[in-house]
Amino acid sequence: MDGNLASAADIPPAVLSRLHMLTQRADFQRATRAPHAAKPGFVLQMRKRRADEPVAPDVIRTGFTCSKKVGNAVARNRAKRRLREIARLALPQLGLPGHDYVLIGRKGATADLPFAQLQADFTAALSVLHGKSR
RNA sequence: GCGGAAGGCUGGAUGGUCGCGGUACGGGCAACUGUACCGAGGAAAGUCCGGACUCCGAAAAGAGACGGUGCCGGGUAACGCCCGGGCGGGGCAACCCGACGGAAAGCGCCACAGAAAUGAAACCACCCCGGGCAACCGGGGAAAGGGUGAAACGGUGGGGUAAGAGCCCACCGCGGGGCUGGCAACAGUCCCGGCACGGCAAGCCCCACCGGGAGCAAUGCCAAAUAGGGACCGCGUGUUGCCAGCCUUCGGGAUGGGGACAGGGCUGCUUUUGCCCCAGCAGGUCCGGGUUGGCAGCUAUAGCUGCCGCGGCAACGCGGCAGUCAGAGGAAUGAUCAUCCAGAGGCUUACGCCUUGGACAAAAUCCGGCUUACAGGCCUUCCGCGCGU
RNA sequence: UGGGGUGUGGCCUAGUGGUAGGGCAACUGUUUUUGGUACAGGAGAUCGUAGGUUCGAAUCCUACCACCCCAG
Repeated sequence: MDGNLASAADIPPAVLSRLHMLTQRADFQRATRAPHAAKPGFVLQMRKRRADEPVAPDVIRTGFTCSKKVGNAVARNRAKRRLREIARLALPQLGLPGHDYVLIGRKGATADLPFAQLQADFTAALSVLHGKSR
């Protein structure tokens, strides 16, 4: 392959700006009880926000977390950045508005697997969760 | 060429595509957006020391307690760091290592074994005298030999003696004193003493020096929001002079001012000095509740980097010139592709081809050190051995 | 950022300079028709790692590793 990332170039800025970052611990803990899909490189959790939460309903929010089990600071940072990259490339097109997505890094795999496989797994995980929620 | 020692540098390169944080200059009412530039390390790590800075009622001084450091001299803002020297140990050498003050200030400990573990003494064996046929017994001498132990009351050699012993002598060791060299640690040398002084201070301790506590989530400001709450502490107004005017029945009385004593408060271990209060009705501590926003601190100076000159053996200091070098804040510095450069493996006589694949580890207020981790590569100096000239 | 603690057979724990001990578990044997119980027996330890002090270190000192806890 030629490493074609043209799909990312097609993202309209308005859609990109709807991606928000999760920071609060409570948001992560709510996502823990939500449906999840495990892949070799990561675990994806998806949660539909309730209507009474003070967040705009068309916003997609994402969070990234890597525990100490993933490795030292370098390994954790690398894993989070790769997760952020696959989410940035795919989620504005494939994600559902009004949902929170949390990506969890896994030991060894997240930082070492080929990037194309991570992207494919992410797309597959999204379709599984979306099918479940319907 | 082989083996080794010391020191230093580096820590993949280039280019596309898509992103992130900051600054500057623009555009836009604003959300935002355009361009340019900058954007992890030698250890950013561990958080083991030392500081800067801020607060703690002023963070002031002395003594003690506690903690730390520990050959000498120098460097430094400071240090437990660095440099040089001394001494001891290791190595053929280059060189490396060392918690390296005091054990005649005192206390304590030295298991087992051994007669005995520092006060002195004597198990076996030795020598002399007496007794006994003898085995041996009694008295005395001596501490050289054996044995035990990690360590045994100076060592070796000679003289000496009944046997022996620093009893005497030489050398070595030890202690004391003098002289010489050195700022000093210490070294050299001479004289004296016949030996008295075992080890452990990373056991207590003694000596010298150093140290107030907390930490950028320090601290200051702004905004918002909630409450206008609960509990506790502090209610002590004393004594004595001086001054001023006032009242007076001439005894004195009250008021005001300013002192002293008593009392109270203040050093995040105690205490002394010290400081504050002394009449102001306000204040302090804790709990509960709310906010989990913004700005400053915040990155430039004990600066740092490069080059040059001077002083110094060196650490380092002084001076000049040039440059300026991340500032995030639930936390940016990334992802991916191609080519190349090292490296590893396979195939090949070889050229080469294919596959694989980048060490450790990421700023969190800043700086100086220490310690620990680290694939590979490069440079300089030195030592030993071998060969050639 | 600062402070505190722990590490000993598979598990829990004692030991504070002088031979590493106890309980549970596991193993072997006896008892029992068999299992369990009971009894008896033996084995099993780099004392977290590496250096040092000492004649001698689980113990004292230094550095490191892992885990846990606390405060703002």
